[in-house]
Amino acid sequence: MSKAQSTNNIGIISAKSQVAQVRTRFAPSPTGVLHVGGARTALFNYLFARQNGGKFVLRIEDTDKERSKKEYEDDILNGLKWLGIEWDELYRQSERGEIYKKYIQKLLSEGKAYVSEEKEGKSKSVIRFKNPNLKVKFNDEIRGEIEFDTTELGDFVIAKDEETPLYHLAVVVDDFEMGITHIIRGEDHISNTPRQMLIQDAIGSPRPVYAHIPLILGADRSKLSKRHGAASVNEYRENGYLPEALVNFMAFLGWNPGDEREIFSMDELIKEFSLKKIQKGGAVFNTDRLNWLNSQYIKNMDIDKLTELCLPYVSSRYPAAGSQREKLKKIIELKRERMNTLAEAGEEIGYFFEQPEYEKEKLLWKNEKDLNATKKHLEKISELLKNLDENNFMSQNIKNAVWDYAEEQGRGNVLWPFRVALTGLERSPDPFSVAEILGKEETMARLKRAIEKI
RNA sequence: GGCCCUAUCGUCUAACGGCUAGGACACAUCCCUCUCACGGAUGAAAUCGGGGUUCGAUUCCCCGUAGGGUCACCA
Repeated sequence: MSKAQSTNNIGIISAKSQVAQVRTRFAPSPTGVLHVGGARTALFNYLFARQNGGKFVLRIEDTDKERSKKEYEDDILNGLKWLGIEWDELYRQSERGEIYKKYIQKLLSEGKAYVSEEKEGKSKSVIRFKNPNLKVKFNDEIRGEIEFDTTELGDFVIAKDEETPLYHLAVVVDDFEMGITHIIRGEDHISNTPRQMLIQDAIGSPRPVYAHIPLILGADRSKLSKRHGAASVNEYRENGYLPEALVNFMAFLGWNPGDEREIFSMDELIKEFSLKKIQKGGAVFNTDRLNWLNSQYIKNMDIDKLTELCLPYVSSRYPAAGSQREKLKKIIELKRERMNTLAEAGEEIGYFFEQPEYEKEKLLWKNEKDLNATKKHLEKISELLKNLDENNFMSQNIKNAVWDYAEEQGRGNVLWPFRVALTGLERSPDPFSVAEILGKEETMARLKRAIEKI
């Protein structure tokens, strides 16, 4: 390097930037929605590019006109954006016909490919690659040396005609043209690699670095797919998962920092990610763990932001919530520690918006048999709260007002019916917080109603 | 079936060839507690089998076994 430096400055700068610039790519075909498998591949490519100050290229592989759909492309783009995986460049293979044509003609004229008349299949003629029948070897960043005998591949088809390249050709041409330096992709592509290396040699492309990452598996340990349920990124989004949690979760499928930390932001991942630490074996997608991670992010999120995110899930059931932001915020604050997903914000909160229905027996605490005793407690609570000013009707004050009496009578005997009178539920947040949110008027009304019930 | 890849608690995983194989999720018990949840503590739970190499293998090598991937005019 020092020798080159002394000779030609300009030459070095360009040569150096060409060599040093890391370029990765995610190349989905828009024949289906974005799944966590693809998203995780995109994530690893993104992390690696960012970590090395390189570029992350998104390439839509839509050469199959029959199966490619705009709506799928939109789903993929939206999903990546939502996850915070930003691409630096975007290409569509459908817009690059001229480039492929040039290469196909070159291969044809150099005798490295030929037009083949077909007896079987859809077209009468296709373009086949003249297989030199070599043993090829490559050094996978994750798996080490992998060797193939390409003889068994035969003269595989690389294009239908001069205008329509097929997958292997398009990939190799694009990776070459786009200056891709590192190909990080699913393990299911290992067996595609030898074909692609053969084509690389034929068009004079250098070898990129390969890193084949382990697959994400369903509970049955087969490649994750639609039949394993909600594997679609946008479905997770709709079900109330946070992009930060999903990113954190996906990163840890096959990778880990080597110590015992679990929570990682995108920036931290960029800093710590390493191809060398990627696992070789497939990883089962574990929804329990995703839920736990999601709940961690929900617990630590800014309450205003969380409230906004929960709003759609709440207002779809309780339209009034939209116009009661302060109340909703308090509800969410109570609710957040028992939520795994944003969608759960809308569950079991009906009593905040409408009077709960319940059987009077539900007011009885544990072994208490005497409804009259319970009635007496409720009456006493009413009396104690009556004096509390409306403006001071806050959780702590309510607790202070009732606490001594509850201690004296047995907390459960007093607090259980208090809570049920307000919520109608056996399981809910504490009665003081609920009373505050309900307000004095509604709290008193519900106590009265419970007393009258008995 | 051919070729290729892989193998540590149920799951995600840690462990320069050297400690009682560590952590997390889930599970169980206990504490906190009016209930639920949160939080805290504790517990049960793993190196696929067989050979080598070595003073010593989870770790390196070989053979099995099991699982997975891939074998298109899809990507």
